Amino acid sequence: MNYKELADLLFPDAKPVSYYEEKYPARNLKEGAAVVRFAPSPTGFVHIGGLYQSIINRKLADQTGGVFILRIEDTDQKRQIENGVVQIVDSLKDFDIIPDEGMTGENTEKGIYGPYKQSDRKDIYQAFAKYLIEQGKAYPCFATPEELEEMRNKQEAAKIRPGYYGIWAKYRTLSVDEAAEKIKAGEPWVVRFKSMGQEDKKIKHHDLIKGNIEFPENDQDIVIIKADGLPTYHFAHAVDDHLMRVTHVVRADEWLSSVPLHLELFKALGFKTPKYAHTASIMKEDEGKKRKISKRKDPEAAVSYYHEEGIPSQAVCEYLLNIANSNFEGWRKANPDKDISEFKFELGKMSVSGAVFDLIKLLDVSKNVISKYTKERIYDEVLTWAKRYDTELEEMLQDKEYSLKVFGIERGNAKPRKDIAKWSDVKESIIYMYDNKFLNSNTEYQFGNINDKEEIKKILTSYMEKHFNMQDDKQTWFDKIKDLSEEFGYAREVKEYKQNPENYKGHVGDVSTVLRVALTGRQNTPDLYEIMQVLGEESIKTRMEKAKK
RNA sequence: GGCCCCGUGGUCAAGCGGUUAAGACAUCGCCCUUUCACGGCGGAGACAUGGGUUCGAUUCCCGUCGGGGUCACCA
Repeated sequence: MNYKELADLLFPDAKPVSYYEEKYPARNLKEGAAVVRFAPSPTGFVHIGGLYQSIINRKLADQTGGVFILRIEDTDQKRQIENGVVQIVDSLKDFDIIPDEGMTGENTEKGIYGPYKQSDRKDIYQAFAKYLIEQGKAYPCFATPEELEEMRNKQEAAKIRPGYYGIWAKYRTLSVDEAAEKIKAGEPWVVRFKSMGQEDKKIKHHDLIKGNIEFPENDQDIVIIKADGLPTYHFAHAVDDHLMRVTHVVRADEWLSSVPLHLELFKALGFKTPKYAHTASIMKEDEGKKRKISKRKDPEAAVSYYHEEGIPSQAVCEYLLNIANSNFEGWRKANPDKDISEFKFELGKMSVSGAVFDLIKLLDVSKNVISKYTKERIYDEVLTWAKRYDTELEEMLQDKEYSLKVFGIERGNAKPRKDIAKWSDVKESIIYMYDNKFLNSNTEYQFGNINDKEEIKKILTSYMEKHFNMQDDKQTWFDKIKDLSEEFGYAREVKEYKQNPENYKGHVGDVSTVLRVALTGRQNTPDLYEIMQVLGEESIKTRMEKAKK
């Protein structure tokens, strides 16, 4: 028996690889176009690192006129979850990332290089495994888990490098006839790659992010087809990225150490190797040490977290883009109104080591992003968020016309307010503007410097009877507050007061504070004049009465 | 432990043999201001460490220390 016959015995139905080579022809793209992919396993939510990869991939494809593929790596059936693919598609969509090709739903896809879900590509992998076996570059292995376990124990005890290689690769040297016998006898098998590498030889690799790296060659006879007939990651990576005509593999740097293996696999299969870009992981500070941000320990590792908190996806993307290319910040400052898509991203500018995720900084980015939104956009976004996460807020926003006025306070001008960093902050910052909330609450008035109850009552009464007029413009309005201040022995100007504090009980700021607290229950608010314009005469009068009680 | 990568203020980071070692966030102070949020100005704060190489090292080389990644029929 020869290799060819052995291969036929193992995979009798597999098509020749030429069939697939023809089915998935080279792409007709312009020179320099990057074909990239994001290839998560559907094990649950999208990780912040996955989003990071996706943003980079999306930009690379956009900038070069290339293609961004979403492929699902579901070859480990033990880790599947319900609707895993939909969750990934939807999460990316939340951040405005739409792949050009690949999965679009749990079982739907677009593109002609599919299937894009690995579990649907079993035949393809087997065809290529068969091809390797035929050439003697792969072989069936009959090692049981117990055997492997024993081997590992021996290696550990002897303090030598663990793994299935060299003299430890027991079934590598099995004759074709012996192997065929075992197969016919029904013994379970996997397919292993027959590595020709030597551990004491070096291999050079140029990574688009990490630069030049030297590794020992791979000499492990890794499993390429598992007992269940599905491929391992390594084999699927080689076959898929070749057949999908991927040009640039952008993936997390935890894969860096398997580059020698991948290179050898591509070579054995006769594939052209793609360019690799290994991105540094996003880290988390934990008790003074850095570690990879983790799904299990860190809620902020899931992109859904940002959605729940109400941090606009644009802010998350800008923050991540800044981690990717730190010159983004400067670009944003110089081009405050441009779309992210105009920023020129460069792989070569990525940091080689992992950045600690900084939520405070993200919030700062977010604050700036939000400050540029129109009141209409803020209203829409807050409402959408509230519908999902805060019914009380949703209810408050029912009066759209009024809410727009609230969001319009100090907004839409040259120096918009920057006091909202996330939608979950909104309720607290505007709740007092709503009569049904404010008037029905037990407001604890803290009037600040002026705290004599009688004095406060007199000030409020005088203001409402003698000065208040809804029609006043801002200047007139404020002049009247100055008049009011003078009337009660407070300085018209803060400066006057500071020069001669003994002449006054306080200054116009103290009086303003009394009005502010009476109307809003707070000492700190946006511009009082604008607030009063929004509240309207009716509400102002009611609030004043409430405050006097 | 083997292999690989990395080490500039609290965090993200410019820097590519000669710099007063940028900038952003955070922090502190002052100014602006009727409060707040902004905005402006300023302060404090860094080249892990020891050896080389060099007229000169944050920058190049080696060691040490520290951090990270990886060593599955998981991806």
